Amino acid sequence: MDSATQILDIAERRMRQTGYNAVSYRDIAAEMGIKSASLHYHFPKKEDLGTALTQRYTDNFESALETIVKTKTNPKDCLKAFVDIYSHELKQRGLVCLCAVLGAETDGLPERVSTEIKRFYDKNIDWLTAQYKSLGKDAPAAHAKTTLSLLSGAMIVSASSNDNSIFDAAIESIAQGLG
Amino acid sequence: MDSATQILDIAERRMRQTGYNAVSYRDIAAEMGIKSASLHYHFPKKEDLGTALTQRYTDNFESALETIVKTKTNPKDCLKAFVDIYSHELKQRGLVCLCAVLGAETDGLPERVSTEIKRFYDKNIDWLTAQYKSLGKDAPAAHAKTTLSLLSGAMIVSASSNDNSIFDAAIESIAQGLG
DNA sequence: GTTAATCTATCTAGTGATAGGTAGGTAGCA
DNA sequence: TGCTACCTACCTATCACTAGATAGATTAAC
Repeated sequence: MDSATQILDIAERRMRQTGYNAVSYRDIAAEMGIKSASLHYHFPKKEDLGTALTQRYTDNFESALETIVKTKTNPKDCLKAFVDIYSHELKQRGLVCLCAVLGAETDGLPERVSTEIKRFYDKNIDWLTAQYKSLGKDAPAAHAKTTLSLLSGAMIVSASSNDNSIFDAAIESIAQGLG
Repeated sequence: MDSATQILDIAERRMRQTGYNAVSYRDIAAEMGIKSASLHYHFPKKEDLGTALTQRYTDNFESALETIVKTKTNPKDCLKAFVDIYSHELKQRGLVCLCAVLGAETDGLPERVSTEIKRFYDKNIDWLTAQYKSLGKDAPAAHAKTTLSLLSGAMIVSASSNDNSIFDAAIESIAQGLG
């Protein structure tokens, strides 16, 4: 596999577990079996790595949302598929959303990174708002913001409590809102 | 003011902005106008500081919850007062819940600290469950978990997007659930 | 087709800054 | 006198980051 991709994969997994500042070039390099200096060839500064990472994450998420819209026939199924993405990440991979983790430490992040995180939130809220609008909900934007907040918070609380029943309660609540 | 208290106050504010790992003894000491070595007199290891901090935070929260129960006459007012605590912290002080921030980086934290964070969540959920039960809600525990997740997530998303409308949507959603 | 030049991805070896943490001393106070 | 709360001075480890070298692959020139 491409080294840059491998670096991003490892950095992503680690940052989603421990946050931005706890991840070092040395740790990533050690896991890859190369020297930390070599990482700087691919990502000169840590800020470059962080930016590339959040950019890739948001881009991947965006295309996943496009796929949902293409393959599902109604907004309810779209929203379910949206929730399933977060659900799969937490339950199958044991990982919290990258932007939820980094969002918690925003003030300690390079500006380019925090800007990307905002972009991620915006994309999510826009997409969700469109779905809730199609569903005929009053205040679709408020519903969108609530759904995003709930999922983000549930992942964090659930993961740090090591208790999936918290996340399950959240997705059940979202499902009921669609009822 | 007592030095230990002052250290905790500064550490708390900073950690709630940037997370655990971005806060250093040097920064705290500089803000206090003393030397970083002096901090080790009060909190020998950073882990001790983190533990004391999360312990104090949870203890303070717990007594606030006790005060609510004593002063409010019905569960609905209790829940509103609960939400008001989070709301005040975010809107008046611009601060996210300490345990929401640290919860996001759990795997990179000393075990004693992450244990305290779980205790915070447990206390919150227990208290909320009791309120929802008094309200006569079905599945009060699920409601409690959802409320906590929603508030935690909304603070993070709202603060990192610098957009209070996200938090407002969350508290409106909770209020409607009480309707 | 061989040679020369260039590019890629890594290495070794090091920088200065900063991290958490320690040892031992001291001024002021009970 | 002993304790509290700080100090100076220092340590070791680690941080992000850089310079310069090199092996191997690719490309261009003849």
